[in-house]
Amino acid sequence: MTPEHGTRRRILASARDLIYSRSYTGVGVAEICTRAEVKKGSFYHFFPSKRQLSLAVIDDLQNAIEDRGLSPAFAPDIPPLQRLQRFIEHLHAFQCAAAKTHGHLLGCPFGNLALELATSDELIRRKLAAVFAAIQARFEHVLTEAQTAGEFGVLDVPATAKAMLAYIEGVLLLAKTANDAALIRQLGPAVAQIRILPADC
Amino acid sequence: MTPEHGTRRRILASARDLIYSRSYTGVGVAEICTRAEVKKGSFYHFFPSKRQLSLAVIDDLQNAIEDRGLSPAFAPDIPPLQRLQRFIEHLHAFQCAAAKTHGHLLGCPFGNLALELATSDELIRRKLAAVFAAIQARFEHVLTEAQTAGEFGVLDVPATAKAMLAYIEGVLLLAKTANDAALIRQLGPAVAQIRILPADC
DNA sequence: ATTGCATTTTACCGATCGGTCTACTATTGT
DNA sequence: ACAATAGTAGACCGATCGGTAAAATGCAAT
Repeated sequence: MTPEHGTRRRILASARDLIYSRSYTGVGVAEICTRAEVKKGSFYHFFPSKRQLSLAVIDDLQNAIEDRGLSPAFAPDIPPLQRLQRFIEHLHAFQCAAAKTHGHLLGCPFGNLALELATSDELIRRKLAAVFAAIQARFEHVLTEAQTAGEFGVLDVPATAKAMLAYIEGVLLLAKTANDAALIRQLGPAVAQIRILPADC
Repeated sequence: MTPEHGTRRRILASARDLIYSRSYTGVGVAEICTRAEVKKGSFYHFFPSKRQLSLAVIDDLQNAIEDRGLSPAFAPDIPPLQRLQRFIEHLHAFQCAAAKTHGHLLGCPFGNLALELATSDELIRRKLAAVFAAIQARFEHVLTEAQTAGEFGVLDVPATAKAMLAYIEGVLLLAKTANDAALIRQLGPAVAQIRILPADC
């Protein structure tokens, strides 16, 4: 088929790691190529621009996190509310691992890119908003399941899911700023207490 | 004394606005000078480097927000828990105003810088951590006051304050990503429900 | 063998990056 | 009046930025 010797994949992986561990503007195409062991000409054979690459990186990250992060954590083998706690535990473990290899806590890759680029690049902003919407949907699913199990009364499920996501993003932000993963364990579990009632109260 | 015609102030204000509305790496010294109506030579007369400028910008922002944001919102003219709601309202109003003038929601300037630079610049990271600690102290004050008024039982006050700050940072992150200030009004008020109990339960 | 295409290599582009240097102009204290 | 000093102006630096052009190479089908 396509004889491509994994070059595209290597570029993508290199960009993913570098941008995640630093920032979008803080990483240059040259450095991405060096780490991927690829010449700049090859880079621009597979990606028309650094910006397009970043869009591909976001897709790649979303798939990876969806498959290796969200799906295992939210698997229906335990009651819905316990899945939230498992998610926090996974988050903590992942951030610890990243901190050990990179020397710094890296936080949420989408949150990082969002705060850096949301005002500069409308397309990236929208793409990141879509990623957040997808994660929010996971929380919504857990909430509705818990609700049908009689877990709590009236609830604005989408709003509560959004609030939970916000809380977790905020915890990751503070943890990254403090470079301290313990914050995730300390603050994370409280996510399950968050509730937003319907507006017509 | 110093004849300085407000040059330093103009540089600081220009940098504050530009960096806040875009990012640190996304703004160049040349652009900062242009907006401040200052030549590059003058810039480097007042600031030894772009990095040092950014530290001064953080100080400047902290003072401004402390005086014109936090102090009014947390003033003791109303019961402690109502101050939280007033703070959310102020936040919403401020973000709306910034969104109207800049075309985009800008979020929290400290959160923006933190996620962009925390892994690249240890000094800036620590400074931002200190800013967050100062804001956390405001929440702690409100919480202890509410507690002495018999508002709630046992509570890990510092942890709860940190969790509240995390939640607000997360809400601002999502609001910026969605470019929608309504999120602040929708999710913000739930900050008052957050509680973290002492570890020895 | 030869064509055709995908991939790779290398050299290069103009623009911008943060930062420096020197000369000039005010202003202030004596 | 004069020297010292603070501030301004603007040319200039090497490095790096994202991106381009054109050869050279590998590989597959005819």
